[in-house]
Amino acid sequence: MTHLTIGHLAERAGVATSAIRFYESRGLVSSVRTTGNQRRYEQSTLRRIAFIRTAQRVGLSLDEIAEALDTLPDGRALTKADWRRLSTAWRPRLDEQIERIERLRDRLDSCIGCGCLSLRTCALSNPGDEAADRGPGAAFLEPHGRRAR
Amino acid sequence: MTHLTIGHLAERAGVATSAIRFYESRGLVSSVRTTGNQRRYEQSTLRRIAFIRTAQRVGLSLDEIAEALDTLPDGRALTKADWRRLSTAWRPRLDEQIERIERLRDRLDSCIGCGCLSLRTCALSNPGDEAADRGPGAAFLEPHGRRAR
DNA sequence: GCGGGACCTCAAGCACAGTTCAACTTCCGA
DNA sequence: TCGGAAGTTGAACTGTGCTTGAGGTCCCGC
Repeated sequence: MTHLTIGHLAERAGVATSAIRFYESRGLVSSVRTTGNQRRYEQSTLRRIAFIRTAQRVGLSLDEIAEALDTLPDGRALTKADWRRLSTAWRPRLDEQIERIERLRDRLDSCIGCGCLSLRTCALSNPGDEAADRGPGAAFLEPHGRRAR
Repeated sequence: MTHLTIGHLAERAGVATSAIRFYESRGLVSSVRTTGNQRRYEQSTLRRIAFIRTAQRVGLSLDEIAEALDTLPDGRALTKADWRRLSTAWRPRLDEQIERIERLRDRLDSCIGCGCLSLRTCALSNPGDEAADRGPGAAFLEPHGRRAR
């Protein structure tokens, strides 16, 4: 069985079938159809989905992931080299995320110490080093309603 | 001038007026009205907003923030002690966030080393220690369209 | 060959945190 | 007093990542 039904793929990849159809609508995965119009997936799709989920955990949006997948040599079959190349690119992103939260935590600590909250001077109230009026601050949200399966 | 217009408050707090009205609709801040039905805010609202924004950066949803604000002694005027108490409660949350991303990064490193992507064994593809089929993995997204002002 | 579980499509809905719009009113300085 | 900036409301829209539902079709084991 080189071809998987959407249900089997979903089960093995640990995502909902609706999510897979959604990914397909976004061009992140592809399938062939049976004569009865049902989707059939190659084994490699399992890798693609693993890639997608991991990339999401790194903080990439589906659009960015699609873009990354599009840069693949000739558009198919994720190889080890691809994985290595792309995951290397993620590394700084994670480092940055960690750094941001650490910065916030440290400020929180100093504010706990001073009990300040004086808006003009408190480092916490004033993101400062992140160009306050240009970018968003570090905001890390758990994904809403998402759940495996 | 003990009372601020919504525009001044917005400017000093570094948020959009629409956000303030939104917070008010959610019960996060309150105002009194002029005879002409315009909102007027107390200085302390500035602190409340600073609190809200910081809490968001820690990863709390507006609902959780509202809940925290509701636990205040008698419902008004954020004090230093309140701040200390609440920010102390955030600390573990930040530590946890950092730990999660670090774990992901480390896995990424080991996967870069092995170039694996063999779905059954790769630690990256298999969140494992986070009870894979129950909770969401660590996913940290930048807030969409948010922008100071 | 038949029954029910798995699959199909398309549209709508959800959650979050706001922003934008239209149509209108109020406020304040010159 | 007048005019434009700033304020008001409610409804609709944004973006992300899916899920849910309705109404119908397919596939496979017994």
